Amino acid sequence: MEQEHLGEQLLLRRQKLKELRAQGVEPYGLKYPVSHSAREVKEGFAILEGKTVRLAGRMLTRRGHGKACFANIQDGSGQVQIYIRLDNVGDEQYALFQNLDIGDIIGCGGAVFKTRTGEITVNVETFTLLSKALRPLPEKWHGLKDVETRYRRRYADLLANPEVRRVFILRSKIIQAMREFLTGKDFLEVETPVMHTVTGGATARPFVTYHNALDLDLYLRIATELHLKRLVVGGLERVFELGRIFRNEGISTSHNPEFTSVEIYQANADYEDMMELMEKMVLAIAQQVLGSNQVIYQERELDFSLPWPRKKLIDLVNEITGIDFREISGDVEARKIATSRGLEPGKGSTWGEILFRFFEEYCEDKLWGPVFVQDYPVDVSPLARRCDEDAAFTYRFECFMAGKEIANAFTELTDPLDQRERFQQQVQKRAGGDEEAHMMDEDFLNALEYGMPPTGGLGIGIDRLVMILTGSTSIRDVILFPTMRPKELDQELNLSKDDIK
RNA sequence: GGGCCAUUAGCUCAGCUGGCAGAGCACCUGACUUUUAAUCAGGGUGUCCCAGGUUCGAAUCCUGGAUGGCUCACCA
Repeated sequence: MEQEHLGEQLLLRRQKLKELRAQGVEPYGLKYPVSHSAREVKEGFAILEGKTVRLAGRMLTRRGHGKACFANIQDGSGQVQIYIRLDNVGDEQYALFQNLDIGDIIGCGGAVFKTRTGEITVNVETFTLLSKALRPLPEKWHGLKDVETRYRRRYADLLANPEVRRVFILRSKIIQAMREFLTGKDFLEVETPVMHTVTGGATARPFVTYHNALDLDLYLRIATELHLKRLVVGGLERVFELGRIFRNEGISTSHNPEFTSVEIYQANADYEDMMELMEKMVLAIAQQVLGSNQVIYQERELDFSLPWPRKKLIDLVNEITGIDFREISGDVEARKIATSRGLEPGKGSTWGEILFRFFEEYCEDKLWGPVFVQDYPVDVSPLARRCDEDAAFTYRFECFMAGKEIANAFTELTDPLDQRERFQQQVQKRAGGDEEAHMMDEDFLNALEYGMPPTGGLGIGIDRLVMILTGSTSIRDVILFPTMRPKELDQELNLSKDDIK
């Protein structure tokens, strides 16, 4: 019997629902003519005292006293107490109220007053059931703790845990502040395709999908870079795109298969301009959203005050590992050094790749930041312009906070011939089995051949930035519905017709 | 993918060396007209994640599996 899967409480609530309908009470009403939010009632008490207000929300607690009853109602703005008494509403309504369950959504109206313990309260004269809750709410004191349930049923998480709500409100404000900052500097927000015929702009494995009418494999984008640069070629000199990126890779506390990035391109700029843009933007966001230049992350302070330190990658590796790559010449010697440090370099590993590897292995997690690490080897930067002073390096930087890479940026490579060569190297790697290497993008090269102005580009991982600014240690805590393996439990939530009867 | 850990009532959690499945909140019955984690009296509502095995007897021990968390690998 399907009904056996429902606990006693779930059955009882279904029973109550049936009884309400039998009494002519509709348990799923239409909108209630709300006059004030819970917060407005509390903040406006001086003016509202004695006046009638109407509010709607979910009943979270109830304290019955026989012929009178207190309850707390929560709406989007917060909670407020209501008070209902038999001699105000009559037998029938009072019985109806007592039959409500915690979790039910009601609308109610009455005069605002203060109880003798000083709590601002609405003295209910009328109320309506707006939505009957068939499931009990998570526990009022401890909230919903089970991490798996929190991610799978974010609605219950949001209902029960105010701090979760706070994080997602902050996330929205951070993105809004970023958008305002950029549009305020004449950047144009654009939308480029999510489905690509050729992937590029990052080293990552893509998701593949299929279009029936075109009989075509399509890739979900792994970056927005190559399309945005096409737009710069087209004369849109300042563009940005905030949007979802998909990478078919592992899941961890800092990786979700779909995540949000912002990429920003500015003609007639270089990577130093991008550093300035980044530090100013993040500082502005912190000030606007947190009201502070600092944030405490993992019990340690991160200070966004300007300017942020800048370090050359090669110097950083020297500082931390004691190995000066300037004194290592050639791939063979580099591989020897790597082997001696237990890094097991691949057969064809180059000097630049190994330098980068040393950085990743020994330096990244020590960068508390915020800090800009600049001038990456050309071998690992196929879309960045070479440095004039040394063609083995590029004008590229990454920004680190709390040991995590938050942003990646460069003076863009605008030379179509150099770009073609770099693609060709990537294609070779791909042929050698590297599924993350770039594909040849002829149309992008075609665009570059029309001539692209000197351009600075910057990409920021929004989720990670939000983690830092909200003090979250897992990316799942800043993504409303993180990717989860489906569970048969989902079927448990699908009630058969038998249950509803 | 590897390692470690977790999974018991709607929720938060106990449950020892194997011996009748427990508490708080929620829920049900009753009392109570200014309480606020309301209070008081009574009631346990369960596929102990799943499947095997050991045993007279398994929530507990063993094997396999599922899901999740952390971590390593990979990445951003």
